[in-house]
Amino acid sequence: MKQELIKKIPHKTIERLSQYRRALLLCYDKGQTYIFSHEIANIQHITAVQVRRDLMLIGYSGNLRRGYNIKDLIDLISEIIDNPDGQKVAVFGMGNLGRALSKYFKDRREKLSIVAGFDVNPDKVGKSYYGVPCFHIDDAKEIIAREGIKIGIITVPGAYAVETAKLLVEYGIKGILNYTPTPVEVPEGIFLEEYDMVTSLEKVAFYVKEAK
Amino acid sequence: MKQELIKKIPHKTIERLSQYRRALLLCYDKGQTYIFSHEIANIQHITAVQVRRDLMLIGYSGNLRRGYNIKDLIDLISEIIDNPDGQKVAVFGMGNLGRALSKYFKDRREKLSIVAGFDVNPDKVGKSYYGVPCFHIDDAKEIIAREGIKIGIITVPGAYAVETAKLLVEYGIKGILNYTPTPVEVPEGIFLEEYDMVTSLEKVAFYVKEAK
DNA sequence: TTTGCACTGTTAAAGTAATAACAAACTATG
DNA sequence: CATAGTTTGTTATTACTTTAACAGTGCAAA
Ligand SMILES: NC(=O)c1ccc[n+]([C@@H]2O[C@H](COP(=O)([O-])OP(=O)(O)OC[C@H]3O[C@@H](n4cnc5c(N)ncnc54)[C@H](O)[C@@H]3O)[C@@H](O)[C@H]2O)c1
Ligand SMILES: NC(=O)c1ccc[n+]([C@@H]2O[C@H](COP(=O)([O-])OP(=O)(O)OC[C@H]3O[C@@H](n4cnc5c(N)ncnc54)[C@H](O)[C@@H]3O)[C@@H](O)[C@H]2O)c1
Repeated sequence: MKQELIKKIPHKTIERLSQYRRALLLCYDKGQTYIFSHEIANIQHITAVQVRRDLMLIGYSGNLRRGYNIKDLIDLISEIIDNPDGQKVAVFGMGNLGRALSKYFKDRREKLSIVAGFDVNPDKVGKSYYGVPCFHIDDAKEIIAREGIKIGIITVPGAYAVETAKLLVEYGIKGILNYTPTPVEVPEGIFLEEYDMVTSLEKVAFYVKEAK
Repeated sequence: MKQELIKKIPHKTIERLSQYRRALLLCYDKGQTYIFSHEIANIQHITAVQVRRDLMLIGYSGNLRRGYNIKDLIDLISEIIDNPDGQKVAVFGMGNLGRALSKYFKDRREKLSIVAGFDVNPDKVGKSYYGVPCFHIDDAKEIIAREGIKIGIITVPGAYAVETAKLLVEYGIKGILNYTPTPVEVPEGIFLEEYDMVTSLEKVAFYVKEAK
């Protein structure tokens, strides 16, 4: 896969590739070897055209009669979205959400693992949650550098989101996933993804109200 | 606000309105009475043009010299996105994520409250988590009808997401927020919002890898 | 009074993403 | 061997979203 090509892949396609891979892994585990675009589309509830277009963008060619080779496709998607040396993630704020995420992501992806949590609460620091050790935020700089952590998930209370994000960037984090309802700002070159659960729920509520 | 106009508001604008309101409530609590589009934009890290465009779409007019009246704007947004009689929400699957959400949303919005949780685990049924009572899924039909619950958040294991969604629709739920990595399908007229945390994290990982 | 500034509100353009359309290839079948 | 039926791969079109451009307005200060 050429570097040039990858740069041109739309964000939405990257998201779908992650989802295709997960669906494909399930099929692979069931012993299926080939799959048609419309089968992938059915699982993901999108159109077959979109699947084919996404696969075109990553330069994968299927077999006209049998469709796509599941193993090959999984490998190609993995080659695109995974880092061969793995990537380490840390959770900032080991509250309810932080701990839920720690447990959930534990051993879920070979190339993407949560290796540390950080908090300010002395009751939490020093403990381990589902195999993820919790450190004091004051030790973050050293641990991030030592472990080579490049990705941070922010689950501190909203009021501390901005300062936390600033710290992370300072300490060398290159990608942030912010689950706080408070938007944060990052300098050029740092990737930021924000998701606000309250907004999602309010959106659902709005459209439910409208449908009446 | 005319019904016709509301129908034309883009989904993305609805999401931002929810976020504007939250930011405005903070300003209001601090005693601020007026705000400029560029101030809202700064808080949300978007452009002032987008803010003005969104407000144009909901038909709100500001004051040329002082900007927008915070109280009035909060009220208008609330009129648009809130249901005057309130809306009841239920969580399906009182695991780590379900409980985190239950706690978090408890008493956070006047017009939007989680009133019940459902699970199959006998250890959880009958208990109450942060004020949200947990019932057996077998009683869902009756409780949904009795309480008039119209919105469901799905946090069961992925393998049960599809059947859960089907049940909810059958029982009269009109809007679903699915946090499971498994896509579900709903009939026409039911609003569905899906969010996949694994995909978000993998997306961040991808762009971090690319930035190297 | 008039000129300049800092806003708002709206229309126009650009950018991004999804959908449709269709040619090409392969296979099974008569 | 021709033909119908599928499926892929690509280009064209349409829809959606953001960004840009700019006219209009009120105020302050010269
Ligand atoms: N729990 C949910 O379901 C949910 C839903 C939507 C949004 N959120 C958001 O996620 C964030 C966390 O939610 P939660 O329910 O887990 O809250 P929580 O209060 O349970 O956890 C917050 C944790 O952050 C720690 N903390 C506080 N300041 C810190 C700092 N400066 N550095 C490091 N750690 C710090 C606290 O000690 C605590 O452990 C909040 O911003 C919340 O708005 C949570
Ligand atoms: N925890 C996270 O941070 C996280 C992150 C991303 C995605 N998710 C997704 O959210 C969902 C829940 O995650 P979790 O960590 O809370 O899991 P969990 O195992 O802690 O909770 C699942 C709960 O659902 C209940 N359940 C099982 N089958 C059910 C059924 N048919 N009806 C009702 N309840 C049922 C279980 O008893 C359990 O209490 C999963 O699909 C997971 O993929 C969770």
